[in-house]
Amino acid sequence: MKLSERKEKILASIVEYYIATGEPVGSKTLLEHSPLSVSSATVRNEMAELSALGFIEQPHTSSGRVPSQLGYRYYVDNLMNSYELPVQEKRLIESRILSASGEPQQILEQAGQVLAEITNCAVVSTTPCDEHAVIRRVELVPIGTRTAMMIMLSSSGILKSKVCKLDCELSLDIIELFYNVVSKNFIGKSAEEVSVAMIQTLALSLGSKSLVVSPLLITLSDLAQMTEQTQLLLQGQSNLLNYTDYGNAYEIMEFLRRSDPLTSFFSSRKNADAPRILIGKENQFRELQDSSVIFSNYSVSGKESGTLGLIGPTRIDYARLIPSLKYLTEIVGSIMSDTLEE
Amino acid sequence: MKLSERKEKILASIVEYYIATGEPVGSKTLLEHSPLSVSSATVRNEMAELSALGFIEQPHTSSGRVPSQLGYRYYVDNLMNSYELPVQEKRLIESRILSASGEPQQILEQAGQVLAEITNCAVVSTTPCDEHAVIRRVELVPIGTRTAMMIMLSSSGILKSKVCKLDCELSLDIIELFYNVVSKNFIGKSAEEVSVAMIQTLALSLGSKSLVVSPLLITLSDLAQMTEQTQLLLQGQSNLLNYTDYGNAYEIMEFLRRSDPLTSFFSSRKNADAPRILIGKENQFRELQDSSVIFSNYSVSGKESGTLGLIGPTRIDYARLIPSLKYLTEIVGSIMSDTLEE
DNA sequence: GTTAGCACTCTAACAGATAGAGTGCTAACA
DNA sequence: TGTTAGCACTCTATCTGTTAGAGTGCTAAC
Repeated sequence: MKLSERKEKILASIVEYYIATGEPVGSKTLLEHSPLSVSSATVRNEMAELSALGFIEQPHTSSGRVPSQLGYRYYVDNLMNSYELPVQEKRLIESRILSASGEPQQILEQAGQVLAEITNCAVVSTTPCDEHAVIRRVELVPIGTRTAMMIMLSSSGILKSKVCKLDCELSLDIIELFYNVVSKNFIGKSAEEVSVAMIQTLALSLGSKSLVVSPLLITLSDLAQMTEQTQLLLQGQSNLLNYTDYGNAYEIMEFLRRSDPLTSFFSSRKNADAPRILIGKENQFRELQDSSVIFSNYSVSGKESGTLGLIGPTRIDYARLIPSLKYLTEIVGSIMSDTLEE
Repeated sequence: MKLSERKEKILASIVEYYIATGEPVGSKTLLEHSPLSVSSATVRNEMAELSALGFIEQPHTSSGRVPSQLGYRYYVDNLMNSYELPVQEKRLIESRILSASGEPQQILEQAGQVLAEITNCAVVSTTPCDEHAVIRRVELVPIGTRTAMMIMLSSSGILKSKVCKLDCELSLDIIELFYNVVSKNFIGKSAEEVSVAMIQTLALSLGSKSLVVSPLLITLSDLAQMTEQTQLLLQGQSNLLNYTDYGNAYEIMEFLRRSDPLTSFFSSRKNADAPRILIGKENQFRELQDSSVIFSNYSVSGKESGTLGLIGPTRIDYARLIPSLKYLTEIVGSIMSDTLEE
């Protein structure tokens, strides 16, 4: 549906005023803040029509208007003037992210912190998940006589480690045997290929040494699992407390903590180059019905890998946040790609 | 100061009732909940004296009494009956923590999550900091032709990694040279000994190869710094929102996020085997004046290494939380020690 | 030293009353 | 036909009493 130019102007004003102040807007207040060269009565008439069309709502009969979910949607799709980040700020952000250690997790952590600061929203992000990632290297570092730390590095740059306890002493030939088994059977394989069945048949084939090497192989398989699993990072939750009249902050924070639903939601929303915006009930989660979710995928070496997302009340500053999020996903992707480039 | 037996009984009842309900206690209500075989008038007289002594307070003239900071202190020091965790629950906790990867960070994360669940408080913890820790192993894993990931493992079990970018190709002899330099100059050294000056003189001594190896050495020094640095973990913040009438949750969460003050606070409070309790203004932080802080150190291989702490309103269930925290620090310490045992 | 009784105080909860912001409708106007 | 001024109306937030109830401190008797 296409609104008249004047209606669009009025709708945009209502949305922007309400985003800025959090107060419902009346016809008179609206005229004060965005001159329209018509009287308040005319504005009232237009507003009544916008109400009838479902773009704005009244919290109660004699109050000003507030954008409805539909109103925000129309605004975002048709009326919004994106506000680009100034170059100066972009530089600042870039340098902060580059100060991270270069590991994907750390890069995301830095990026998330920056995002939380500049957007005043809760930030969720997922670690890169590359279906084609393979095991690149496995290291076994003895710690005690019967304990060792195993470290796994995947081709997507993910580093995981786990301590492994053995039933007997870790001798040099065991270590050598292990490295042989690893380079023959695991290096270059994807995490999915490391199945329990595979570990078992492998253990059997080792005969008498099987007992000693088995714990190591199990740890290896655990690590493969961990490498493959997408992790959800959560930052800036306390920002949500800044908004009065914004649902039950506790409920939202608890929902975010139970990260599973969001992780699978993000994983299933690939193939979106531009930021995607879900306003209010447009998302499927009961706990987020009063929230807007903006998320965007970052790509590592040309492949979409993970997601950065913002969660806040429906009255967030879309015009500012969307470009910010877009910039952050671009920079995260490019820094991660840089690290991995051959 | 020693109170009469009856006063102690009354004070204990007030504290326990208020902790349980959050409501100020009057003389009559108190009698209903803990039979004392005296009349409410007598209780009132005793309460008046307790008020005069500063152990209890009245929010307003005609309301019930609430324990003062002094009252809580007396209760904790003299009246409290500790409630031990049932063995069953201890088992459950232990198994959950053992499911972690064995790395200190992960163990702490698991333990913190458990603590947050059973205490309904915010949980802070610091990663182990062992002044005598030395660099145990350094690994260099090539990722691209000009990038490599460096991994450092300390004798205290801390694992850190960082991506290193080089100006030229990473040849095999460079790698060999690097490993030689590392085993000769860094293995067995403490992080403090890895100074900028040391790196510089070392680089100079390498002559023409210096240019290539320098970036690696700088990364190495960065890693040493990271290994040495104590990190603060933060969990269960949203628990603080459960308490109505408990200061400004936002302010407290923001304070916790700016982790520096707490980190240095904990580091300076070593040498305390039992949990330490700071009630209300007993702690130095303006933001935590309405909170109680309970913290306890965990020991790895007999040496105090890090801290687990609880933060909640002054009316938390000391009798239950203190033993829980104590148990958690013991188990964290023993699991970490297990991992490192020679 | 303990207790019953009483006057007193303060709060939370409820009920009007009022000001103000905003609306929709109508009639007049360009 | 679109625009505007004017007006009656509505609803909320705020303030002001009022009241019930919980709790106190004090006094006098036991």
